[in-house]
Amino acid sequence: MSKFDDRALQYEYVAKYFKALAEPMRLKVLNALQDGEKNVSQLTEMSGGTQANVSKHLSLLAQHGLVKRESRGNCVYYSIADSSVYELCDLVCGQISNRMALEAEISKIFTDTQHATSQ
Amino acid sequence: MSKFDDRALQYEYVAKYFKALAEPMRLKVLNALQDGEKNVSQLTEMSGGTQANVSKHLSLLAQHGLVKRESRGNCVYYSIADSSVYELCDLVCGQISNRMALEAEISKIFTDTQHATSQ
DNA sequence: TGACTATATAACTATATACTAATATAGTAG
DNA sequence: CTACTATATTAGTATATAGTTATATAGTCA
Repeated sequence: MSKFDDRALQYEYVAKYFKALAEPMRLKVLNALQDGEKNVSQLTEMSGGTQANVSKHLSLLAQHGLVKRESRGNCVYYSIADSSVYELCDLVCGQISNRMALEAEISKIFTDTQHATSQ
Repeated sequence: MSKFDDRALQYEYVAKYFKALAEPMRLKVLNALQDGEKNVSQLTEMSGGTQANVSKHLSLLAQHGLVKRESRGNCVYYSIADSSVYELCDLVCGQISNRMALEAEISKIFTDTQHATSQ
């Protein structure tokens, strides 16, 4: 295996990790898990999704090592396996709010200019 | 607009941001931009992609505020707009290597057990 | 002006995946 | 055992998008 292939594989892995986070419903589920484990029914209700869909998203998150699965009695409990997820989300949220603030600023300037020129 | 809708929008935004990073070729391009601005031709060569494809990825990255575009003379130069991208990638890389180390460990234990039981 | 270079875009194909509805699996309780 | 509940999976549809090829746009230079 050449160095190039290794690099290519790394990009694949990282991309796949980000892809696991690139879904509103999965973010919602991860958010619902912030304060501790929940079973599928609870997550289904909290997320507002259907049971099948939430189950599939959980399975994907588990495959990528983001959540842990533990089956107890009749229920399956999921919990966060990788708490750095929240750091990632915080970074992104910060970035987004910066950007939105910037855009609001630009939009304001533009509007002001419009007003100035239209008078 | 209700609070619920705002929340839903936030999930959408964050998911879209992650989606912008969820592509090996885009990660490659961002990596190529680590040591300063590059034009499209340079990025095309460094990434090993086609001009059209790299151009499309750059356009998407620019739309999401990850890179800046500056046209000078005959060329268009792109540079990192949001350096927190690299923090995100480092976090993910750390997470992935942890996970791979863990899996290697488990696999090793499994192999050892196999050896032990097969003798 | 025309020839050339650099970048972007359009049209298209192929693939991935989010979602739904229906069904299967597995545990519990009577 | 049967009935019930919780979760997972399957099959199918619709949509998004990565990539290619060909073309358009825009700047430079003679």
